[in-house]
Amino acid sequence: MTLALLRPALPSNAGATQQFTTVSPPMRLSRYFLPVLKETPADAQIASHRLMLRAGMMRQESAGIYAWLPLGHRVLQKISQIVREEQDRAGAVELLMPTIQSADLWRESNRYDAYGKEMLRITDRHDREMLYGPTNEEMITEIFRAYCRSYKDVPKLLYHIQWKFRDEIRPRFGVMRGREFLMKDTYSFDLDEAGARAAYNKMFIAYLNTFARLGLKAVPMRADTGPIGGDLSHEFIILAETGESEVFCHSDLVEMPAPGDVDFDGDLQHLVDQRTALYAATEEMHEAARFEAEVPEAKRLSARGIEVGHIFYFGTKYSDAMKAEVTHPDGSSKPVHMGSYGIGVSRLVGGIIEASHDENGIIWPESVAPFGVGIVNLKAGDADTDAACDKAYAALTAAGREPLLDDTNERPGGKFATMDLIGLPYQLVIGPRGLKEGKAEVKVRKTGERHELALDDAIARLAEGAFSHG
RNA sequence: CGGGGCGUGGCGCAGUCUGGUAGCGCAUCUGCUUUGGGAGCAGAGGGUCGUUGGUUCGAAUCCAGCCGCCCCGACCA
Repeated sequence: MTLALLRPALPSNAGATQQFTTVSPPMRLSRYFLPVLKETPADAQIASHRLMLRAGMMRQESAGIYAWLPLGHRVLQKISQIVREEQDRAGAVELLMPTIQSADLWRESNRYDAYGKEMLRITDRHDREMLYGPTNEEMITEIFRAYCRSYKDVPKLLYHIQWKFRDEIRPRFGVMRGREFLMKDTYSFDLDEAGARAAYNKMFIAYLNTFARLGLKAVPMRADTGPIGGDLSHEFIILAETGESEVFCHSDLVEMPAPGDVDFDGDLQHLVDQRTALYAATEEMHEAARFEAEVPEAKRLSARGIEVGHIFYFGTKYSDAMKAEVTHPDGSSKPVHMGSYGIGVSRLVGGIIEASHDENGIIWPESVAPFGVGIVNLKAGDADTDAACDKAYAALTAAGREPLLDDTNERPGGKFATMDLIGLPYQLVIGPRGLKEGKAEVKVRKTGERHELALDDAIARLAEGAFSHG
């Protein structure tokens, strides 16, 4: 059976290049659900929160809990997909664990009582103690130990993208610090610390590539390893004025390019070393004396940052407590060495906006933009203008540019303002005035530059991404 | 959880001090005129003033409890 048979028939304008999964169909605004707000909501304090509300991306349903409206949902899907692709590329294998877990599982690791009020505890109809998972180390360890017994069963690198809940004392900043949040979590299982280090390095590199694809400059910073010790814990921080904590680093790290296409089965140590040789630390780990000694004054960067990823080797903490052991070649049985590697997917939506917006609205990096091109019909109902817009819509859809066509009756000013607000990378503006000479305008959201071109030329150049510049 | 603040049409707010039966802007609907950067005029609809109780002839307004939300702090991806 081919999967294609299971797929509903696509509308004819969906194009012949349709791939297996369509995460993001094109859209006509008249059919969409985009409740934009002209006025700024009073509760929102930071730019990303304000803009997400104004752009109709999400709606608060409770403190720190949000409904993802269509536009926000598309961005969330795009980010998830990029994260997924980079995990797959690094050799991690996707699965999906439930949100609700049993308290007994957490008693095994002694974390049920240790976790405190951040854990949302639930009782089911049989009075069984359950919880909404704040993380999944226990569960993945339980899964691993159920099936894996031999040194031949490792290494394993498993991940899932799932919602979590932490009952934060004070949720704030919209999705940046919600109680419910979407996380990608990878867990590694290895025979020994050397194996775990190899897994760690894979994730280290995969994270650099992931954040680069998301249009972010993320800097790995040495993080506290707690009782485990060692050097195997890094936070990945993006720089933004509204960052939650202060960070200090060598400024060369910010512009260092991502490793890109590497052999994940090869030795990645040198690539990691390149990135960890220069000074980089969050407030908690900062040593002013070392910073001044190691970094020339002109290169000292102190800024505010947002943590978007965290990788961590924790040895046998859970495998010990939960008896996740494998038999080694010498016949002995030992707990596996584990690590966990998180990316805050929903937080990234806010993080990207913090890093990329202006006074008019969001400026999406192309890779995560909810739509690739916004087509603005300046006079809906005018036969020629409608026809030109339909043509552009069909062509850009076929080219995989995922256009959003504003075919509403709103006035031009309002349409421009909405397009700027929702931050699509390119706007194709089509109206009767330009059309008289066969022309349309392309506006690049990021730079504000406008190009007046022949309509066909504009469509062709947008279709091939000719206006892109990083 | 400690400190502070706010709950009044969908959104943003005034009215509360000094009690007398609810108002403004935006949005929505209708009509006309407009139409290349958030239009104009005319008209219309929409609110048990978070909730419960108390004081009073009378409560959005005064008092008490509760609920929700926001900000600062401690906490955190």
